[in-house]
Amino acid sequence: MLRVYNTLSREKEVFEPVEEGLVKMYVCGLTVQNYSHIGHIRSAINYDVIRRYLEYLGFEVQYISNFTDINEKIVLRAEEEGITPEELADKYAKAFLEDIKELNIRPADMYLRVSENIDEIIEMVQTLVEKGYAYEADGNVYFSVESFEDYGKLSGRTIEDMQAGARIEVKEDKRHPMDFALWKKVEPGKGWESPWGEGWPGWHIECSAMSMKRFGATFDIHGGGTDLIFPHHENEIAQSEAYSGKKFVKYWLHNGTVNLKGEKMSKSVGNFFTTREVLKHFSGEIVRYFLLSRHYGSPIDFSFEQLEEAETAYKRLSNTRKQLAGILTGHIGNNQENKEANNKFSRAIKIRQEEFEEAMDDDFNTARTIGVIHDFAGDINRFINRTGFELNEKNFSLLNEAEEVFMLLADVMGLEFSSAENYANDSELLNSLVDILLDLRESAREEKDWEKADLIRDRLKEVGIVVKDTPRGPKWEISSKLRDEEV
RNA sequence: GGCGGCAUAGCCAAGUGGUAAGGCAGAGGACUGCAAAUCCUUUAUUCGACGGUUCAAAUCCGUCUGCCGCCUCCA
Repeated sequence: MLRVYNTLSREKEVFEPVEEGLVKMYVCGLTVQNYSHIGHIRSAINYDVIRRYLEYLGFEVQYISNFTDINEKIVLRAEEEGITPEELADKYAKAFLEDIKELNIRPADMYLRVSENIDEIIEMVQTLVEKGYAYEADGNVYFSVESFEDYGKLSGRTIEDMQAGARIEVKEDKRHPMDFALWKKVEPGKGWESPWGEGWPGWHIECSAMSMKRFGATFDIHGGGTDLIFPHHENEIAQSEAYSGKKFVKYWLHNGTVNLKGEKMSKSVGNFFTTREVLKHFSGEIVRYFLLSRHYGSPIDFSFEQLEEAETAYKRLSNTRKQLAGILTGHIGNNQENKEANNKFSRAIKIRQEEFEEAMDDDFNTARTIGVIHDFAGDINRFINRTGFELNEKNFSLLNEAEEVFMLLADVMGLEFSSAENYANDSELLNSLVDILLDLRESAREEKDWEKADLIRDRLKEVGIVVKDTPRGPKWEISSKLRDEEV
């Protein structure tokens, strides 16, 4: 039974979508003004895994996200780069889609753009004005927080609380300092026509208008970073529920921020690493593994040291996968049946899957899940060692089953455990060349010509190819150091 | 100032009433001509401090200390 932590209730609740079997989830995307950074990626990975697990459980999932392509920053940035705001937004939206591909994040079913939903937004603002929840003042339209009784229910604060320490400069034309803009007046020629003159949508209205347009007044999951709880999501609730008179979102999920030396990465502070920068040094799989090794709700401290550690841990799992793949393409022998070991292993396969589900059912606890996968890898490694690489039919079918389950779990995490192979198999030419050299080295070794054998190994190492002698012949791979220098 | 969160081994990190997952680093072993890599084994009488509730607490309550987030654009 899946339970999720709902920010709205501050409790773990049993997950039951509004419509049986169908989950509608909306995740706040980014303002396409620059390349994505690791904080955005954490969010994207998190909801990607949630989506995958919901599907694993048998739900149909409709996953929608957005690109905010209208705001001052985009205009400024476009001027800097000497292109139009549309071109800028396009450029970074495209870049984001490339980034998430590297990280094996499945794209949303739909990315909604503010610029393509202006009519819906205007309609919504208009209705809010008609219903008395919003008012116009000199070409701007504001939502009146005092008109919405539940204002503050998501972030757990009252209007009075917030006012006490408010740091915002109060705009003259607002009736209440906490009122927020639904529609902003802009200079002629820069905005859209509206009943209140030319302008732009306010920041919060887009998500409400676009999500309700696709999903209806109520949907199941709304996700985003904890830094969006207030004011963004609080305001979304206010305007959406005021508009429809219905509950807006059933489960509010929030992922923790990515920190750098203890402080939140953010565009404004400038203390962030772009996804591209990080991917120059580590594969998407490693980054993904690292980000999933903590519970999604907690903040996570980012550093390259931590990524290196993650890479080592990750390799253990990809080795198990590789070993499994290798042995399953081998011959079936007929070594002796060890019933006890077989039964134990058979049970382990089942138990690991159960543990995995238990961890995921507990608010998508991927940190625990990774522990389970490590335990599972240990089970598999031990079992393979016991067989001495000579499989009988029973071993074979058990390992086959193990591989299936292992990859099923890996798939929910979006991990493939195959990046090392990808690097090694990049070029067929490279493969054959290294094979020739290793053949030469093997004959040298047979003749106990260690000097020649070591020379070959050392020279290969110099160019970044690491040779490993295993009981089943020499293996090689491209070292991670070389990968770093290449890029 | 208001609201919220966190504090678990050298490091990272699960665990929210029943006696401390997992990873990294360290130690030992297997394999090897030697390596490297890999695999196996092992590593917290104890959970920021002090009180309290309980047969039983890292887990609940209170006080204190430290760190962080939000209250302004943010994933």
